[in-house]
Amino acid sequence: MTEAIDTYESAAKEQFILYWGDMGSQWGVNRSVAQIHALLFLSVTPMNAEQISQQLGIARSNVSNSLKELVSWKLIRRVPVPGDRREHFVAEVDVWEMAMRIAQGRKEREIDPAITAIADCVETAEGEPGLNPIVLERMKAMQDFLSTADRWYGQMLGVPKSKLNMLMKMGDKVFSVLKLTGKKTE
Amino acid sequence: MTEAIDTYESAAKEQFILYWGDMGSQWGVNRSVAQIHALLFLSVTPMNAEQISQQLGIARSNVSNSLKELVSWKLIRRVPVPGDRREHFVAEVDVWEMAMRIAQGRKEREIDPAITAIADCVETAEGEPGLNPIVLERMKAMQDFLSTADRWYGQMLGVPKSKLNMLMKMGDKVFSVLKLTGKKTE
DNA sequence: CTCTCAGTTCTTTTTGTACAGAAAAAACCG
DNA sequence: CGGTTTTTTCTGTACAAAAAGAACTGAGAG
Repeated sequence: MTEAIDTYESAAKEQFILYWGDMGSQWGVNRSVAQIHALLFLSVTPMNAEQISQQLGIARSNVSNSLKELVSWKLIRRVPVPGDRREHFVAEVDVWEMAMRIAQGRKEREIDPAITAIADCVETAEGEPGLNPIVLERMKAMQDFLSTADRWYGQMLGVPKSKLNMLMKMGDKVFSVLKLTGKKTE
Repeated sequence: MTEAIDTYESAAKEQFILYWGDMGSQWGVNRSVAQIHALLFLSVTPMNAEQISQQLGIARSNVSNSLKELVSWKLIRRVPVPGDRREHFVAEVDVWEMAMRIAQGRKEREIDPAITAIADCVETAEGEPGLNPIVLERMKAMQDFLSTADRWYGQMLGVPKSKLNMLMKMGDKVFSVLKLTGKKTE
């Protein structure tokens, strides 16, 4: 294994990358991918695979795969560097844009398939005469919830970034205007 | 291994449990936990650990641990069954309530720690005179985003279930009232 | 008081994923 | 067209998480 070259310009940067990597694995993203993303997010100039591999001490092959994944999420993109035939990458640096892209990706890869799956189950259940009606009812409640949440989610993704930002910043205001506040759930 | 006893009353139920378990592992919940949850969610009567173990064909010990986890998320709860000293469990069956509990759990276990971690990094970065100001700027943008999102999330959790339901069902309306619609992000 | 049964904890086995390194393929250069 | 550099794909291994089974604990019931 190529040991990580300890030439981070900054301890803070290193700390950030480490935390971010860890964070990632906590919530389902693999560490290499998350670390590379963090590195590029904090990098002022485009980086190539070799540099990334060196700095993070992870195998070249690994970097290659991780970059592909990040590109597919649109969290980074290739940028040509004049006079250098290697591919260089930069991260999307706007955090709101980043969040949108992640949300979009998760919707496509996780939520939408789940909705299809449930629909399938409901269909099967409806074709079963002997089935306890409560079971079908619960499945449908779940289905209804998922599709409602999904539509909402989709709509949020359609809101322009700037407005979303504003909306969330003024959170409290919005909630009270809509008279939505209330203690506890009931 | 104790083979799963194929005495599901229903194929639809089995399908649901299988999908749900799979779904779970996709998004970071382990399969046993997710399956047990699905089983209880569809179960009309309380079940004890032994029954669950039998029906799902997973080890008794496993069931015990999984149940503990589900209880800690408040997705299921113990219910005493008269004349039976074994512990029985039922799931929260209200899907909105369920979603809130999950959201609450994830906030506590995943988002809040991340915020602390970033704050840490920013602090380190601020103590570094030589650091490129852009790096610090990006870290702060991320921090700001996370705390804004966190506050918003917390507020959503405070909205009474019934109103949340309504709000999301009327999604389109709400968005147009707030004049938030717009093509693409910009 | 002891025996049994439910529940938990501990240990071992299994499975799955992450990762490095090697090999292959593709892109570029003279 | 060869040779070279960059990237991707493939393969074996190490490590970590999940699950099974055994051992243990404690609470009634007789």
